[in-house]
Amino acid sequence: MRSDNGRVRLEPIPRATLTQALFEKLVGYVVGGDWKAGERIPAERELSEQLGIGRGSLREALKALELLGMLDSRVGDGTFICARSEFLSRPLLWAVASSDHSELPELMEARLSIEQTIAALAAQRATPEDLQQIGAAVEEMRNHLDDPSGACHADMDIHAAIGEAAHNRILQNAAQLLRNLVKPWVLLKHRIPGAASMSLEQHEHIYAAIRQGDPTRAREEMSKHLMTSGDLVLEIVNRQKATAP
Amino acid sequence: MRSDNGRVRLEPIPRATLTQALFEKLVGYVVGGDWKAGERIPAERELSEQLGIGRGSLREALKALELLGMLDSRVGDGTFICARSEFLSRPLLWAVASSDHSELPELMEARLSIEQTIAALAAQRATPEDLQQIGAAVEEMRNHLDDPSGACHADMDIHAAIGEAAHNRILQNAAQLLRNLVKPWVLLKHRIPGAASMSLEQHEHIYAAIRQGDPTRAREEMSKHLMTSGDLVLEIVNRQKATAP
DNA sequence: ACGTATTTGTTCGTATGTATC
DNA sequence: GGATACATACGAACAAATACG
Repeated sequence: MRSDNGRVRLEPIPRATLTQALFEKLVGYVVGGDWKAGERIPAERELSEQLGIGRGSLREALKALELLGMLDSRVGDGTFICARSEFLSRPLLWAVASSDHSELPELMEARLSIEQTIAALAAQRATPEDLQQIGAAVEEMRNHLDDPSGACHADMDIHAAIGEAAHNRILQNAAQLLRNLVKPWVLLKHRIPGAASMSLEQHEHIYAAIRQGDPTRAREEMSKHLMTSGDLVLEIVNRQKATAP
Repeated sequence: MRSDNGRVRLEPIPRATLTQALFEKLVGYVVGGDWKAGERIPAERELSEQLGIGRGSLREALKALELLGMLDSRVGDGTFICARSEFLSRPLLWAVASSDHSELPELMEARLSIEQTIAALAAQRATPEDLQQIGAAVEEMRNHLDDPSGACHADMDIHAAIGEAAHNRILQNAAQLLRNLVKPWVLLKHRIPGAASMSLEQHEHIYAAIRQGDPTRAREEMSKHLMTSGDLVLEIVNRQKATAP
């Protein structure tokens, strides 16, 4: 493909192994849209016969797809395509999961950085449809102020809607990943009396700034929101650490 | 998927499949440091015997690790651990590679956002050792101004060193991933006469701001650098598109 | 409620090509 | 060149879980 000059010892890419090629082909099916989310793919034996390869080789590629979160295999049922939003949560998770949970501050710091940019971009690029989505999510949260789980879910939906309005897939994917990682702590936060209503108010401020097309204020409001939210979470964690060391 | 009041089909997490557990165990070995980069791991048959499982299951997990870029298997030789920096580049690559190159602006926009934060954090947290690393990378680039490939490599090293100085693994991982993705275009950029020296000058400004512990200026200098750099790249791409449609 | 067919999960045996010494 | 070690690949077989009539 890109036959570089001279020595390329680090990239002996001509990996002409069957599984490798097969894997890329299957990834192409999934991300390309030939196989749509929720669909069932042919059985292993059938697929291996169609492709003219052994079942073992097919399983190796299939298993990799499954571990990446693109597929879901169920015994006696079949193998199904997963939703695209889930693709990217796992890989980074492994890198993070290996180390201590002392990385929570880093996690929140990273999220703050990306969500700030997203908020500013959303204020510049949000379409009427985007705004409606965000507004609907905010309303949804207002209806679940007394339900921690529902409030947390709506909270995530608001941020996801803002992320869509930013119209940058990379940032949205990265943000979605970080949101998934901090979700357990956000849920804890919403269990605190009054936390949900305060959070809702902040979300409304962010929403207002985006609606008015003010990127600077959107960034500031998002920053305020995530910093107070982060402080609350850290407080909870420290309290838990003190209670049960 | 909106309302999961009834049965939760999406999260039957008790995935107690052998390959799944094995995979996580192996990932733990790699990221945990039990298996160090460059090391050779036991042969398939030997490992399967040690672990008390069949070779097929082991191969499925091993192959997934390899496709993720954590391992490298060579016939007749053995299986080896890969360098840590490559771990996270592939997964997102597939998601991006599938679509058109129209996502390049998004890619650069995302990188700009994260590198800005990294530069500011580095100005606040860089240790003397960090500063020395960055300085060494800058010197390295000065010695390769006439060598596009070498200049590109040094360019990446500078940003990597700054990323280390930021002391946030999440952001550094994300940034490293994006750097890998834009690397081909950065190489093209360094082929332009005079581009490397201009780039070097900007890097020196960033380095100076970090050394003086000025996060605001570090952020600004990084922003300037990546925006001029991005404009150059887009110019190249457009020219290529015009030449060979 | 029960039984059967389907499908994935797992293991083993074997053959082949390749790299290293 | 020969011997050894290794990954690659295929096929067959059985177990276990699920779906469906």
